[in-house]
Amino acid sequence: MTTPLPEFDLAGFTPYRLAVAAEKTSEALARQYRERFGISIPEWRVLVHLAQPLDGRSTVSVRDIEARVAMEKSKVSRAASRLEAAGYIEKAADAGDRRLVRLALTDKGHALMAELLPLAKAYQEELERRLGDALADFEAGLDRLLDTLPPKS
Amino acid sequence: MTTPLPEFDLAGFTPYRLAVAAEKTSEALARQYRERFGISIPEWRVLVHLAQPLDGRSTVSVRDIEARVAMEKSKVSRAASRLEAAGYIEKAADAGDRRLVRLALTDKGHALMAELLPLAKAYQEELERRLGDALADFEAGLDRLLDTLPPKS
DNA sequence: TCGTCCTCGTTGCAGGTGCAATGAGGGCGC
DNA sequence: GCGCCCTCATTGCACCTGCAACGAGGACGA
Repeated sequence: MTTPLPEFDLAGFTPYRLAVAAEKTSEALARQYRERFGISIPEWRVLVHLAQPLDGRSTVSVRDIEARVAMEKSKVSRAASRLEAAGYIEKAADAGDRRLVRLALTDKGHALMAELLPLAKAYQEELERRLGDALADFEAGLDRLLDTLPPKS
Repeated sequence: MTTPLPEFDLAGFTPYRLAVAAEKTSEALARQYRERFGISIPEWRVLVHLAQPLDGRSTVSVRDIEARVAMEKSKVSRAASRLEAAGYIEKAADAGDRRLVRLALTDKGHALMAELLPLAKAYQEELERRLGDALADFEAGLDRLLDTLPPKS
């Protein structure tokens, strides 16, 4: 009645393992900034990019972020709207190209990041400690997976 | 005006890297079974567990799956409902404990898995090929991250 | 200047998600 | 048998998400 059906162990399936590891490692930090500041992961990603002293200019458009972060533009757009509503960032039409919306941290957003970034750095260090001597090879493997796949249109 | 603000590179942040890698590796496979069979990732996970010749018994409850897969029970429940509607699985009250819902593959579901599992195995092999000699260390690192964090209530 | 085509960002929609609440049922002491 | 408390699974709700469609604006040639 029941034909064989090949054996398959989900716990050994790399995409699944990555998904679980990503969820677990993200959640630990995400919970902190969710509970303390009401910030979600998409919002966090946007904030990080606004906190960086980008190449030349000091503001960033939605498209800039979309390109650098693995997020759809609608996701970026909505995260930005929430951040604006919360007073962490400001939107402004670009003077040169009025299709662009330039995003910038407000003072409040700046203060927020002054708190969040150290938390994130500390967490990264904790993860590295946890990986111990497997760190280098692990990150190298992650690089291979990330390099091969992101054709990035 | 603008206070320092520590430097932070999202691209080097492990939780972020994991999230992107997980998304990319999952999507490649997920697209296949989504387009060809209309199956989503949560549904796929449920199916995999039903395809396994579980310890003793041949059927599984929602709770069994919830424990083995990193998914909430509501997510499992809804995935199961969709699979039932699609005719891939059947639900039945457990004779002994009537609170339990026993899930089992239908013939159609069985046939589906006979197609899906080889695809997944081939994909896993492709990933392993891609990782090359970094494979063992990579998986070891993943193990460390997975071991340390899942307190699993 | 006008038309055409492209890009940027937002939004409508249908559907998925987490969380808390719910209801059905079981276990156990009295 | 009856309460009480626990477990299983489902569901209501508010929210988030991807995708496609949209409007506004820019680039460029005729």
